Amino acid sequence: MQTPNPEKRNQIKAAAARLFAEVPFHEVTLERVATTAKVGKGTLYVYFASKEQLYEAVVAEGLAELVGRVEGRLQQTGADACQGLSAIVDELLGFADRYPHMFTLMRSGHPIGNDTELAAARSNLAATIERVLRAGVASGALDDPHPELTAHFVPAMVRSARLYGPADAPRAEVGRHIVQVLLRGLRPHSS
Amino acid sequence: MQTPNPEKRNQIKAAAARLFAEVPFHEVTLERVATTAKVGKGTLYVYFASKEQLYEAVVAEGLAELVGRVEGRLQQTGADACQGLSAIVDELLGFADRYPHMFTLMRSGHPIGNDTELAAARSNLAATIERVLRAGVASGALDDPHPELTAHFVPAMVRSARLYGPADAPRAEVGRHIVQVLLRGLRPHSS
Amino acid sequence: MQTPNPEKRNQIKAAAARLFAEVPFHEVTLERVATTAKVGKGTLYVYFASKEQLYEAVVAEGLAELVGRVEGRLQQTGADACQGLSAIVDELLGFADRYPHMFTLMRSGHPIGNDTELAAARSNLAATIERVLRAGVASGALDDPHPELTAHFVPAMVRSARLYGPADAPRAEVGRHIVQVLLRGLRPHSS
Amino acid sequence: MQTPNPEKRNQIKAAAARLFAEVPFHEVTLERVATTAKVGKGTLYVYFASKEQLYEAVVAEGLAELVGRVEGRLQQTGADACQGLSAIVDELLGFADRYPHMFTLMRSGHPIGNDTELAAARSNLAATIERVLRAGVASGALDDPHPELTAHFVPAMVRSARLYGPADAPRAEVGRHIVQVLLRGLRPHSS
DNA sequence: TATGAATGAGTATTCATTCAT
DNA sequence: GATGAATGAATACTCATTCAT
Repeated sequence: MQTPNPEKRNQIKAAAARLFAEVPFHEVTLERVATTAKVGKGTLYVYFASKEQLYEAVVAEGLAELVGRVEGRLQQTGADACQGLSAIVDELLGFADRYPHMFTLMRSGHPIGNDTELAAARSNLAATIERVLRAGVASGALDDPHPELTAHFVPAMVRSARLYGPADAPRAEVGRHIVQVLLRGLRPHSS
Repeated sequence: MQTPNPEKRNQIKAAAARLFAEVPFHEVTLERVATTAKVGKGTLYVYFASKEQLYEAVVAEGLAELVGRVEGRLQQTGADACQGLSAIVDELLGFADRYPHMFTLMRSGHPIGNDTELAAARSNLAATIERVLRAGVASGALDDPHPELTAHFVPAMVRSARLYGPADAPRAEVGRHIVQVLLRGLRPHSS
Repeated sequence: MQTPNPEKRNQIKAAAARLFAEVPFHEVTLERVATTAKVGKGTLYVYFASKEQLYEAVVAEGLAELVGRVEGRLQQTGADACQGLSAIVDELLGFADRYPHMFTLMRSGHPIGNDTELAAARSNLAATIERVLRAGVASGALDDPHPELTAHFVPAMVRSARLYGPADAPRAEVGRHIVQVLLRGLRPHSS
Repeated sequence: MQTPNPEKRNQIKAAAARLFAEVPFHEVTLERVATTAKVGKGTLYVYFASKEQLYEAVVAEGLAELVGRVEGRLQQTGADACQGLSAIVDELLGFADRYPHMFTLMRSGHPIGNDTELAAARSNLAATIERVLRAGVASGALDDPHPELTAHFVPAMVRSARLYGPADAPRAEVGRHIVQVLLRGLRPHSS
């Protein structure tokens, strides 16, 4: 008797991530996913209920990992808003480097499936960033009348820089630029 | 494309824009587009060579219109960087209001088709914004070490605010916030 | 502009009838149906919503035709129960000869689809036969305490004779036998 | 087939019988059979070589049991045709009551598999009935020019009564009716 | 023997595209 | 030009069967 193999699930997820990032959803065939993952076509359905759910799992679990890492970093950096934002941007850029597909996926068009998981993951990320911003406002380090908006700017800036910006821009430089614009943009007037 | 009935072409484009924005590309059937546009399925092929090209036309022509309007506004506002950026953000928000689908479409996933037209349109927008930024730097009004990056931030911020931000945020407030973060973020140190 | 072609619908029904009769439902591929009917696979779906509905249409419309013919015959033969039953059996046998598949189909196993149409068609046949029997009872020509049961015997006898009986039994002989058993079996005691 | 655990074989047969009777062959999944029988999917193949053979075993063994019981009854009742037929009908009805699925299965559509076993079982039943009829003819108790046809009528009448007749018809009444129609239908003219 | 994870052949169905009218 | 009936390539998904444990 064999036992469900979590490794195989990851094989599949990894293959799917790559393919979903390369071509649009409807051009990714499950045949191709299976071949790439080196499993049988039927095996896909042992681990994922449908193509939609496979897609969702890939994106949502990727985002969840990102959120986890960001929160880990924030615990290290402590309460400082400036350091917090830097850490967040750094993590976002690192994530983009480690999973070059992920941002392509996340720019991905429309909700695929009911998208609940994905929307939740996105919310988590925004909420985490917003918390840092609000802490900064509370401590007087930041002046942000709309942290709930600004929270969305951070990943958007990273994403646009990586997707559309010059491909050869060094990561550190990009990060510094984003952090600078944000921090100056939110600096209290009196400071 | 010089076609007999430009009216009909627009009917189709409008219907397609709505549908492409509502559901992902592969869930939009041409049957549905035809029905929505109140034309026969075959008529679509009189005006567009394929589903891909219809999609591209919708997005690229939408973006082209946006760029045109932005440039028009910039000619009115003259050279001032602050006013220029405000005008750009204002146009982007106005565009998002007039064509609620458009930003959904532009967040749209992967390149559909060879995407040449769309990439070009996106480049045009970025180039226009970059020009304003560089003018600001030149005039000493802005301090921006990477206008080629910042240029992408502007639509990204607008987009993220509208797509993921609170739906009830008043447009003027959103615009003010974006402009404020950008202008302060790019304010020369000496000021 | 072409117009839906009722002839094509019949081509498909005829092909399907033959194939459904030859092999069990799940072994009939629509590919095969299309080839046999000399239409494209997609055309099947222009005229029938699904494989199930195609099957239902074949059987139910076949049965409906049978019922129509039986009722036609009954109008000719008038009220006499003996002649009526003979006519019914004759029609059933004729139907079996003309559509050799039909009885195979009707013996067909389980309800396919929701089967409403088929059940209705079967009811119609039974009701028609029952009416003849009741008329015979009323006129004193028959003694049948359970015409609602006997009505089902008639097609059952024909079917079993044709499906399982000797293949070389001449139709007239089979018909005579069935009618004889039935008429004697229902003859009033006093006669 | 000499198998280690005949108990389990019966569990499976019983589960299969129920499911095959409930839905058409192609809608019965072996997964479902296994679950219903409370055995593993692989276990099915320990006892049956294929889905087809499982089906055949269910139906053919059911029919074989029926034939066995009928013959047992006939040995008790002795040579009298009237009593013999009554016993046969009674057994058929009893069988229908004990295995409500069985008649549904036997009405079952097309031959599944090569059907040899099933055809043989059906032949056995018909042969047994025919023997009784011929004995009746020989003894002068019956006048039947075609016992080989009539033999098929008996199960057909029972089946049609149970499958399509009023569900609330009491079994004894149904039996009496069938026997009456048959016996009168086959009564020698001179009687 | 018993199991259920793994498999891939097989198929219904969809839908962009064509073309006769 | 306008149409929608006809088409068949393309694909997600199912499920009988196998086999490692």
